Amino acid sequence: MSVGIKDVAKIAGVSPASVSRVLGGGSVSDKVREQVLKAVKSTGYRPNMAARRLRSNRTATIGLIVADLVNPFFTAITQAVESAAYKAGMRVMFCNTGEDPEREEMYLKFMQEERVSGLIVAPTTQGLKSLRKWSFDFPLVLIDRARDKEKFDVIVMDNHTATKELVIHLHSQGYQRIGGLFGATSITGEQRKNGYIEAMHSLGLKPEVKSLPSTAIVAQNELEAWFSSPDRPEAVILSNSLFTRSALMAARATGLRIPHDIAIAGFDDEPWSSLVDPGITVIRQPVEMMGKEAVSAVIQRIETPDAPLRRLVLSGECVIRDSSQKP
Amino acid sequence: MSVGIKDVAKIAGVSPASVSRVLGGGSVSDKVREQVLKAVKSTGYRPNMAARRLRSNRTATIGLIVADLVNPFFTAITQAVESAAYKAGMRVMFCNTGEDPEREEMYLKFMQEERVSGLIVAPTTQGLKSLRKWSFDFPLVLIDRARDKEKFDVIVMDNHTATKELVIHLHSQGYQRIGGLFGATSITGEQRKNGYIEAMHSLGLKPEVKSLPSTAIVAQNELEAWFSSPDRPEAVILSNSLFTRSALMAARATGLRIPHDIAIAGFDDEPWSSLVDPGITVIRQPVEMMGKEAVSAVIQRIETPDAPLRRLVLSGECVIRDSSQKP
DNA sequence: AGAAGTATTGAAAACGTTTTCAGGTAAAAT
DNA sequence: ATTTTACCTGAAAACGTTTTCAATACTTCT
Repeated sequence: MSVGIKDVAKIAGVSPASVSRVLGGGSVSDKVREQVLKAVKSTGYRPNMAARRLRSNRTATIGLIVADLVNPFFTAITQAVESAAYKAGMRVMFCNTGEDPEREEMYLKFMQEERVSGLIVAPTTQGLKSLRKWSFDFPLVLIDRARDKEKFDVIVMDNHTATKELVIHLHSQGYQRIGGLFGATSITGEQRKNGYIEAMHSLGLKPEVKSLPSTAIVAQNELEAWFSSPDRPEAVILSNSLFTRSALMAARATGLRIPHDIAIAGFDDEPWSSLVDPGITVIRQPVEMMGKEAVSAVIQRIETPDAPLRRLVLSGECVIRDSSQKP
Repeated sequence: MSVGIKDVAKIAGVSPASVSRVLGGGSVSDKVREQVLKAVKSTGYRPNMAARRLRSNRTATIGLIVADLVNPFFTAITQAVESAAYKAGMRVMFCNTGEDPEREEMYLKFMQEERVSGLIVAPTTQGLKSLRKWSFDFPLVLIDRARDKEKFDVIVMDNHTATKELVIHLHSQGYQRIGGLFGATSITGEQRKNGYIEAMHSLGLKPEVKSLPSTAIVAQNELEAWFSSPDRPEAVILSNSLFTRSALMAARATGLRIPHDIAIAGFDDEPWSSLVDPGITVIRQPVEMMGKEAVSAVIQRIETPDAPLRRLVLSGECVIRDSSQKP
């Protein structure tokens, strides 16, 4: 059988309570500490987390639920969260919903059962709605995806403004017929769509909007049809990197050259954004900072549960490359 | 306070034991089951996992430790493992070491403390060595990274053969001076290097090997130097997708056209492999299957601890694109 | 030297489940 | 009608820690 705190205590010649104090940071004499540490080392004792958590009711674990791990944006978020949590001496319980509300709900229950100390979530649109009905006995922080008014702490990018920037940039290049393709399933897609429409109106241009679920095949088909129609746009904004990829494929399939025949601008600066030819103009999101701030928000909320709600809105950076430069 | 099994029992008018049986799948009468389920629903009861695990000594949790989440290969592995575990009714405790042996060791301890039911690891080279010294009281499965002889179950791709395939393909295109850049920190890098050297020798060609840590800046600098040296190779094999990216950047920086001035072939079929121009010839790894099989190996080992060691070697698929076609 | 604190310690309770064990009831077999 | 069998149930122990509480040993103060 595996070695428990009692075995260590016996070897060290002290009580289990003293062993616990040495490991948990209570006050003990140097002599006892030394004996205990020696016994721990010699036995290779590892505390049983289940027992510790049960008794102390503290888990030192942060839950993280993201919507789509395959999206490099979320892998970056995950990395940043883990790294920040690690520094704060907390563990991360990670879950990926794959944009499936059913799995999302299951994982939310999981987190309750695990009694995590805090939870960071990038919810699906449906999940965001249903979150209002849940009650958690730990703090919850929304990351990336949140509406204007939430009853949780929130860390987001300013999607509205960022999209407007893209529109204005394209317009300044002389493009008039600017289309937009937005994710139908995420709140960020919606916000970007609204920013786009508002910017178009304020420039006196007519918006041309399409909304789609974020799947590669659907998007590429739709874009190919769009690109080969007689009234195709001169430029198009893609609300996520999957769509951007589909747009490149569609342009290739329909024989359109970028930016000569059609200009492209999207979201998320990925490794390949500058690798393809021409490089893609994108909004670069402050991912590392978002992850770091989310962890810090959770920890602050754990420490002071009654502090006023925080809403951190970070701005994106518009990285201009050749895909949006009028020849 | 949060509601416990006793509260549910009281409301349902039964004993805590019966509640446990209803939830855990013991034998109970329909009447009791109904009452309990009603009480569970009305109270919103969620079992305390810590207590359950402590008492039952079963965690229904699989640990997963990968070396580098940013590498899309590992995000795909992670997804596959999670999805398979989910179907088997198990949770996944995920950790990312970022190729840091120190963190890796911490996470291994961590898994012991969590008393996971089984563990899947893609170890660093150093970690792979030190694993021999550990003793775990749960099964451990190595994924992607393992030597020929291991005392654990193993799921890997045949890196040796796959690399030979690449060499032979390049040679068949008429390339003679074929170089290779391999990751210095992972066992897969080493295996691919050996496959490359062996293939070169058997073709009567002289290997030109470089080994580097997998960091973008270092790799790009080295490659630029290589590409602009008088004795630069006609073709080059890159042992991971980060190197492949660096090679594209280096080719661009030094003004070399692909494949006219230099041919390129690498590992891992990523979204952008076919998006760049020309498309990149790669070995596509059977990631989904690797993840699925790893979970299945863990579960089998849990069920029959004394079964003989399993070593599953999957073959990669050589996807030929224009980057390796002699003009 | 005695009193009054201040660390340090061990015994035992507690955390919320599951599991064992023995008892009870109802159906089936004699 | 009695025994056997099968099934269901509740009381209580157990899981491995932390924490409370009271007791002991050591300082410091008067």
